[in-house]
Amino acid sequence: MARTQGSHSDITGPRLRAAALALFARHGFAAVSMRRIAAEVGVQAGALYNYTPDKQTLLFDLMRAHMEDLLAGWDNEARTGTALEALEAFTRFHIRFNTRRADAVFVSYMELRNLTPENFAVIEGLRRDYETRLETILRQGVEDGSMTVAEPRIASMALIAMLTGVNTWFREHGRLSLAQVEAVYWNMVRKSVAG
Amino acid sequence: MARTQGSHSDITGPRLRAAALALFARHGFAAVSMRRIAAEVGVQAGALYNYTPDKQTLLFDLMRAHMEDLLAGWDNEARTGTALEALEAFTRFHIRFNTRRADAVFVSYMELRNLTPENFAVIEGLRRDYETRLETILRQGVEDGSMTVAEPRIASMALIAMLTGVNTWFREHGRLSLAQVEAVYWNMVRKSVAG
DNA sequence: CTTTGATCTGAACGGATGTTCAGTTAGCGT
DNA sequence: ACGCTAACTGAACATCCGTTCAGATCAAAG
Repeated sequence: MARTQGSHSDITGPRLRAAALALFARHGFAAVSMRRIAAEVGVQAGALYNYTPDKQTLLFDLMRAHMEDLLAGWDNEARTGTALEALEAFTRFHIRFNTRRADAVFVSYMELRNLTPENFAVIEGLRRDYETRLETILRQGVEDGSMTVAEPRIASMALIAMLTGVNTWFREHGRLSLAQVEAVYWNMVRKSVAG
Repeated sequence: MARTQGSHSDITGPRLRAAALALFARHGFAAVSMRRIAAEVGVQAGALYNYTPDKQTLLFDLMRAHMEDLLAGWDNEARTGTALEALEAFTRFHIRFNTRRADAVFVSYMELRNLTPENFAVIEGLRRDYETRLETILRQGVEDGSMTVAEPRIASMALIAMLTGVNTWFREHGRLSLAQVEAVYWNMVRKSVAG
């Protein structure tokens, strides 16, 4: 039998988030019940409410944590060199970061419509922040003459959509290694903003 | 009061599909009940079962119809000229077709995980067919020397992801007309496969 | 005007939903 | 050794779910 009552557990919280993320990604937020998450954790449904006030907040916290990780991850990357070098770094970072957190990426995109308006606004804002990071690189490239981009904001969204698309087909130990995938996409990105 | 019983209605079927598509797109398949769809149509829930055997089939039929429309739409486009011209035609067709059916595009991508395995296989097959249309163009471009594409299949998925991304931000009567959006994306697509 | 049959209603089915809470338990600090 | 309390159970709450079906209704056919 799973975990008996009374036993302390500092790991139930992380296990809850991990189980919820995996189940939300696989079946969707609305299709996963608190009881099912609890079963995955090895606990009764009521116990989950020691770790989250409600299901909506559980989803929101997962999405916010992911978006903040994403922003912090990029901001912590070494930032040196030309705009073109920054674009390459962004491309490779995005692919590497997102393929390693496929569930969180999936949930953060698919479940936006299940957020309350206030929670949606927060996640939307974080997403815009991330897009702006790329947009800034493109504008610098245009300014120094190394790139030709008619609509930097739109190009940012277009490139991010292209790069995130890797998640729909990439499988570790597939035909192409992550490094090879990065190279293929960087080639396309580089050329798409060329003069 | 809405529609009374006994009244014939050859339009309930189309209205059901329209309401289901809009509600699935806005709230997600699992979050929308048959009763809610019925209310939108102006009918009791039980009446819907004159038009679909169950909720799953309703979703599947919507997705299959969309994918078949997409394939038929492209196959009916005039097919003449060079590989580069075909790529431009594909780019413009994809943007125009998808922005005009945002709900269907959204549902057909987001709700894949709510399909039974057999239904999923059908939709997945149609999606692969569409990707292959683009892949074929890229391979022809490589062959005749007008394009440089290291991985045509991956490039197809990358470009389709980029183009479909238009739907996340495009609004009719926004700053850019559809023709302008097509031009921006065609420029990026063209350069990304250049030599 | 009558009959027919497609169309829809309204109620019912068993079961699942998110959330609350009084009560039970087990490990920590003393 | 023992009490304290965080952690968990198990049951309960009202409500909703997809689906079925007997019966009511009404447009159209004869």
